[in-house]
Amino acid sequence: MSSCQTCVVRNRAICSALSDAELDALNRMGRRIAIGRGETLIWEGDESALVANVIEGVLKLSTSTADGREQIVGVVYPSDFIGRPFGDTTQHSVTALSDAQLCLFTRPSFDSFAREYPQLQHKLLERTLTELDRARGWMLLLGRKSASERVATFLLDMARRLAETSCSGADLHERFDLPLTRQQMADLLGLTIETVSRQLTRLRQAGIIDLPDRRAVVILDRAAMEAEAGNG
Amino acid sequence: MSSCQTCVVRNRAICSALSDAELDALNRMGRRIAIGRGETLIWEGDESALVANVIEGVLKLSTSTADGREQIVGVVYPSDFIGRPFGDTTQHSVTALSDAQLCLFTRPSFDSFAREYPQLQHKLLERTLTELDRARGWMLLLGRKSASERVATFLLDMARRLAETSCSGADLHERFDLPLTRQQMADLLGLTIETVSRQLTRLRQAGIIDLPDRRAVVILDRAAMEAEAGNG
DNA sequence: CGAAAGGTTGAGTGCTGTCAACGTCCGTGG
DNA sequence: CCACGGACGTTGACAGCACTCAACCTTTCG
Repeated sequence: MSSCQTCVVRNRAICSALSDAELDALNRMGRRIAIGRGETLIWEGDESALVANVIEGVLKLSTSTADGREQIVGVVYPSDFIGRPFGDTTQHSVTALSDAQLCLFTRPSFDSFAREYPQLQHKLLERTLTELDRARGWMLLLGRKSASERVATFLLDMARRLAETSCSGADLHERFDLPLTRQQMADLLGLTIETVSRQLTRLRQAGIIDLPDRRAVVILDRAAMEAEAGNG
Repeated sequence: MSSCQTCVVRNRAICSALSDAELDALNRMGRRIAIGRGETLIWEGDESALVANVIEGVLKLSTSTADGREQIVGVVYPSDFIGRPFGDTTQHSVTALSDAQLCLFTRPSFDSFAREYPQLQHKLLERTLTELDRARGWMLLLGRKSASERVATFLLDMARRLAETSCSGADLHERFDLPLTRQQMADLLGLTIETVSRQLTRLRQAGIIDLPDRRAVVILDRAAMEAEAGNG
């Protein structure tokens, strides 16, 4: 069994609220699993049975209309928490965008453990409040921004979040690899794949970004990107 | 000083986690205030200084782009909690849509009180998780639904939430008064005022709803509304 | 090599936004 | 009481941005 002591997200995930001894107790309830790119761990509308910490990889949270239109409602990175504690249904699916490692718990056991450790609930509350702020910020993008603003905002957001997750500190990461396909970007931005592609091409032709390959992005002119994003 | 014992939201707000004695302690830190329709209590981007429970009235949470496009990111009702505890800035404005009564706390005092009462934090966590689910559900509407689906979804959602808030129990409330103007509906749905107006007119002409006056809505054909909303 | 998945580009359409005029409601003050 | 003004709402004409449909290109992998 892997030890929480050596876990790479030990000090960033909600586990950071716990002492080593408390963590041992939590560890006994959970297990570490690997899931492959494209695998879905939790399905929209299902009874909430699982929660987890992300150790490695990137996952999407998504919902769909009855006729199959999809919206990605969140993207989670290492140290993020997934699943719906303290509730009986999960409102969105959770699917791996890359191969991923999770620290998995059954919801009932997590719920009862959390009730006994207020510091753990406090960490979870802080995280949930931050996620709520993020979701509401995204509502502004979906409701009010143009396609070009959406794509630019997305690229800046992705650059920032990948920089936070990686260990290279304050590096602004002007180059990074997208963890999403064009279709997934479209599903996140409330656009079609063609519109995303056209906006990326436009930014490239304007000399604002470079696209060395289908996954890589280089931000050449950050000021112009900020302007495209409509901040300022 | 008004007593929490007789507060109309005593058993529905996060206060329900507290005993009468604990509530007295909380009560000593807070104060009850009235704010008028249109008044803004908290401004987007400001330092988070206040939190509150809604006792009476309806308020909106909103954000704007630099050039003034607005998106309403939440609508809160009696017993809901507003403000951003455990964080230094508020990401959205809070404005009264009707005259309202609030139970107000300064954030530092609320934060430190909450840290001492895990049951209170637990209630707040449950509420925040529910709000996050709701916000993510709204992202599907903003990103993927047509104008007619948005308006129909909104009307059904409003009917349901007003029924929950009012005391008439399981009554489906086929008639209700909108707490929002057409402009506010547009800002919530990511549409323009003209599109909202046209969709309402269309629903009325189709015999699905009636609009007795500018604030009232009567749902005449709930099945047709569900179909319009794209849930089926 | 061939097939499938992912991505780009082009042509045309349509939904929703923009601009504008007009209608309705309501409070205020003469 | 009535006239007036302003906020709110509706309707129409038109335009444009993003979607749809389609062809084609690139990369990957068996």
